[in-house]
Amino acid sequence: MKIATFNINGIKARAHALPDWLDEMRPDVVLLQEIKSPDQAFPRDLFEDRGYNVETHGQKSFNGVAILSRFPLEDVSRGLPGDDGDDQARWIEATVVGKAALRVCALYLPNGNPAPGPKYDYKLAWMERLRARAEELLAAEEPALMAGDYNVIPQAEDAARPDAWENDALFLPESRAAFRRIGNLGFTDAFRVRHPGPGHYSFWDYQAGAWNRNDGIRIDHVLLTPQAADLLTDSGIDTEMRGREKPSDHVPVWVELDL
DNA sequence: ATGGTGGGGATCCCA
Repeated sequence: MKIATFNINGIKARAHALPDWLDEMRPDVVLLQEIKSPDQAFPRDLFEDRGYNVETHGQKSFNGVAILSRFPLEDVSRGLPGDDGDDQARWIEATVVGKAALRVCALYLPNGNPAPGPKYDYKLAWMERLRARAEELLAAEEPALMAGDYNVIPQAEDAARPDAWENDALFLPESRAAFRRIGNLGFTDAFRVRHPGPGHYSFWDYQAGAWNRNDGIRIDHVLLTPQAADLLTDSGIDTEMRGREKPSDHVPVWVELDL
């Protein structure tokens, strides 16, 4: 089973690039971020016509996450627990019913800039809520994954120019520590475990020719529970997507699980 | 030090 995460930066702007990629790569499950659309405006037909079940947790203009799946989806849950006052659409999870059940969580972690400030406080508070949900997933001792735009550069080798990110919310020590705190609970970074070393990125800014200079960062991650990590057979990044017509500033990151 | 680009939707916010 191939599962991909993709921050598309607006469903309307990606109404061609995303279906084209689906037709080529044929992922079984796709976790989308930044759909930037209310649920009722999301073009479900584009995906249902291709055999995908569609579950969205949208929002007008900003944020918004969704799950596409060739397998049935059960027990869909919207919103990251822990703050009833949080109205930003950044989390959706569901159980994919294939040969065996797989719990998948799609997340769009807050950017947090400028730091320090209220946006950075929100990011760190959101990561603490994420840690709490992650502990519950581990306690279930079942195949599960949390994938999406984490807006965290885990290590210096995950940036072409780490110095440029020194004071950025994506690379501040507190952000990286919060990310490690979650990973150290027992998750596997599905890309990193199979592709060590520098030079692997998932985001290139639209500005200043970042793509042409390969000035990227790796901020889109797939974290696997131990039971999911046991099933991992491959992982990758569809880097070439960034060079296509009207690209997102992110590219898909995918895993293959023996499911 | 600044501004560089892009999406969404409204003449500015977010990344």
